[in-house]
Amino acid sequence: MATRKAASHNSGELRLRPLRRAALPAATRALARFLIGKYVVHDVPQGRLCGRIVETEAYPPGDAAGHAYIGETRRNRALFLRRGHAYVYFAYGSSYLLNVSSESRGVGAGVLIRALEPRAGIAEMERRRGSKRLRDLTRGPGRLAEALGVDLRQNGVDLCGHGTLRLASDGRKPGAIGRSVRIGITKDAHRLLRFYERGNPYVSGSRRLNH
DNA sequence: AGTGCGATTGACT
DNA sequence: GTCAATCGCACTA
Repeated sequence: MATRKAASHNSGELRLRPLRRAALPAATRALARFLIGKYVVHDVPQGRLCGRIVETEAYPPGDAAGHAYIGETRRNRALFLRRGHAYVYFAYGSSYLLNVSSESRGVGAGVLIRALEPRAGIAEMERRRGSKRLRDLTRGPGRLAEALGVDLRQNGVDLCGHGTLRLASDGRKPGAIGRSVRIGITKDAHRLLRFYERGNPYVSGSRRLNH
């Protein structure tokens, strides 16, 4: 039984299939929920960096808290691509944040990837992060982007294509999914648009929000 | 050219 | 738990 558990939770045998665009739900909230348990893969010169998504936030069309709310600008352009494209931006002078565009071309909405469970390339991710505690390697949107080597170069790339950065699935269903308000915003702060896998140690946020 | 403000993080009490 | 660093962006003039 110990071996069974190891097989399901360790990175040893990781069979991933690319996520085709047609498999992505065509609405922002549904996509945010769908992405829990899926994978972000980034192939870099040092090898494959990969994490399982355990926390997301939806920023639907017309959401005052979303970057697309002000209309299309040079910075948020990628949010207006059809679903499945990367929107990466630089926040607080220190962190890159990775989002997945989530609606039809021209609409403007996205899903923020807030936390990953490290699955492959852990040594290289630790090197890129300056080797902190494993628990903090990809817990938080800025941290996971740094670990995966995601920055403005990936802004606008197709995550359902054949590029080095893409989404994937292991075909398994995730554990129980919890919801809460979104973290770090002030507008529309009451909406329950944050999704996370219950009990997963790599989920960010306070105990109160992760109940 | 100047201003205000974050979809955060790491250091610290 | 609290708090400030940090800088690109959008907006005003």
